[in-house]
Amino acid sequence: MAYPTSANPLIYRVALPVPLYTLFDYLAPRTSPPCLPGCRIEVPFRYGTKTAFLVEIAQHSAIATDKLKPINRVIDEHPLLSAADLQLLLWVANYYHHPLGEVISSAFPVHLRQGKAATLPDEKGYQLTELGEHTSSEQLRRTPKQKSILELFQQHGQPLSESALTAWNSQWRTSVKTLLNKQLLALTTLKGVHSTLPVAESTRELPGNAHQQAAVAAVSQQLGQFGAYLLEGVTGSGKTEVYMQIIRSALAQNRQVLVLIPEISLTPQLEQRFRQRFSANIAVSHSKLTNPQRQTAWLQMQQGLCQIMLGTRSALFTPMQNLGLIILDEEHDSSYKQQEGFRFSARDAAIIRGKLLNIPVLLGSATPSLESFYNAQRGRYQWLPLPERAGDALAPQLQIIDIRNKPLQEGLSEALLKEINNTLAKQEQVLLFLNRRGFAPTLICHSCGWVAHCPSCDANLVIHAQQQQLQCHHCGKQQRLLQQCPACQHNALTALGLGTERVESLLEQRYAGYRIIRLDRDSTQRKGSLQKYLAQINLGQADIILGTQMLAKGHHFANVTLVAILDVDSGLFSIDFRSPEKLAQLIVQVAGRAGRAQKPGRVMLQTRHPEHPLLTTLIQADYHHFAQQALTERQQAGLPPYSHQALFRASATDAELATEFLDCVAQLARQPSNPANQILGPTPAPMKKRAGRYHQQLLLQCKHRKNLHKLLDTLMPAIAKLKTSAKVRWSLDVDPLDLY
DNA sequence: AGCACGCCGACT
DNA sequence: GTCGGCGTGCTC
Repeated sequence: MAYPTSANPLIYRVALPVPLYTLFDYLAPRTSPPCLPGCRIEVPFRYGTKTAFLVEIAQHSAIATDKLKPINRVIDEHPLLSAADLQLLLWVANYYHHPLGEVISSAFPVHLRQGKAATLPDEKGYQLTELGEHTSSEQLRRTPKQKSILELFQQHGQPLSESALTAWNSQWRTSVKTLLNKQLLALTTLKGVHSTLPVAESTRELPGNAHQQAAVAAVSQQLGQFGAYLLEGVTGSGKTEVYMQIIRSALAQNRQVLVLIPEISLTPQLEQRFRQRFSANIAVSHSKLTNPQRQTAWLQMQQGLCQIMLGTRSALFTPMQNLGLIILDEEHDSSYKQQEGFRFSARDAAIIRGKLLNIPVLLGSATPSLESFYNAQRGRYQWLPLPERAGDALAPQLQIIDIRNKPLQEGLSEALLKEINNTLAKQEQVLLFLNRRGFAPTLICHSCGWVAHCPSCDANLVIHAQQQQLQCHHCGKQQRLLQQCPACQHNALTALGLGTERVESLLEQRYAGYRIIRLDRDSTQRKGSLQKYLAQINLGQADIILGTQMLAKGHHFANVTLVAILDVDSGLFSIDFRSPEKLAQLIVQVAGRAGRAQKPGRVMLQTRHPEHPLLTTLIQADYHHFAQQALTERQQAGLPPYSHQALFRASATDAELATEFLDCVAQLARQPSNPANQILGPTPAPMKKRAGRYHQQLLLQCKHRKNLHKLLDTLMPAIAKLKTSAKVRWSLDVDPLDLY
């Protein structure tokens, strides 16, 4: 068979896993037909070799031909990424201004990044050769563009014409700019789908209410097209049931389903429910899996051997044969945002994936983020409310305990202690929430005022009484708990403030004979201990449960009828503009842990600010009203979602260097004729010194997203050229969640 | 990011 | 004389 033999060989334009924004051109082998974008290729790079990702095929290169190196070898005969998979990665790389090679690389399991063969383990009975043969014919049928280029070569034995190549490439790689400007920022012009909802016949299995039926029907009937949906379901309203019925519809159409959840601790329960309900093959993907396990799940979805993937954030980029539906549960959860390196939002990228594939994306939460709430109001997302609890369950009652001038025993008021007594007397469980682990946050000398402070951070050391240690919660430093003040030598060291350990010790004295379980990072360090405690609680082998943040997520405790949040005030007055939103979500989520049909839960909030509008709105109305009110405040302040932000962070061991670098960035940012962008800073980070490094930040804010990205487009290459950029650690965070 | 090259201080 | 410090620059 004749393949191109002309003097001008084809160019492979590849992305390499290096922090560089350029693609690299290589000479394609003359002897074989070109492989396809999405294939892995091994290339010589500088003094070694690297696994590269083919992004584009070209006839000409801007680099002189004698400087181009030929590739070493093609790794994948058939691409592991489809055109749509690749487009998604191109989009996120561009939107988050992160180097494409690193983004693509991060989408692959570790062994595949390193160029190993894409094989499933033998014991599963999947052989490479079988798969190869299977996919080669399959793939040609599935993706017409792949077929057309192969045919071209086979039929003509000639190099492709310029126009044929251009047309072909554009199928695979819509110019990133075009994608951003036309297709995706056009999210702003997305038509909201406001339909009256006929009830689908597939809902007959529902014992559920009309809202559940409407939600199922709304999505199920639009399966073949893009739509973003916000399922706002109060706790216990049967969100999961809605998910499962929509999944069933997608499976019935032979489509794969991607279900994203915030945390792995939630997977066992959900996985079990899915396995009971569906005969489909289910792949699970999260960071606690071994590399081979994750690779297996990845390939099973990629090859269409599994129909459902249940995974965390990073599962979003798993390539799929035939994805037909994305569900993202607890969409408000901040763990959907990757907080280091490639800082993407799996929630926002999921919407893009749905748009690229023309499939529905369903976001669910009892406490939607203000961003999603706003998008629903604007009609960009279709709002699907589930206002009723399933069955005849009653909503938990919120109640404030005013603790001004009230005596407290290790943070517990008389009123609360009385409620605890009553609840225990009824043989029901109590859940206490305090978002501070350790015994006490401060060790102070009663004699001279000395405070135990971390030498590497702007933070006090936290007392951990059980381990007899002082710990820094920011850099991890640990030291033995002191008995004597190092400043004045007096034995007058005192624990100041409240942590879960301290409350636990009070409870142990006061409620001797009752079974108390403490759930925080310290008590659940050992593998499986969280699951063990959760099982004990549900078996009624605990009377009082005390814990931190980790109580707020997912677990439901049927026999808990009293929930108390010991200190809401710390969340009421924070410099972070998202703090009220986070506190409201926390209160509602914690409240949702309790109660069941016959035994509604009570939720008590200890505060010194009983008249705070956030609390009164939550108590007299609900989260929905709170969100409405909070959005109005955001609008008045010109804050997101009414403006868009990007945050540059920089740190260095020398405090001046970080500031100097950001000053240069600010100067670059001010020069272009774009007065719409606000440039705020550089300012010290809220915690200036962390782990021995000094942190500074520069905030860019703009009313229109387009202007912000236009600025970033010109800014990023310019920053790379700055001399100072090599001397600091710096990063860009597009749509930052906290300004830390 | 790596990795080599390059141009200045203390060592067998 | 040269071993090695890390500043600078490049990667198709």
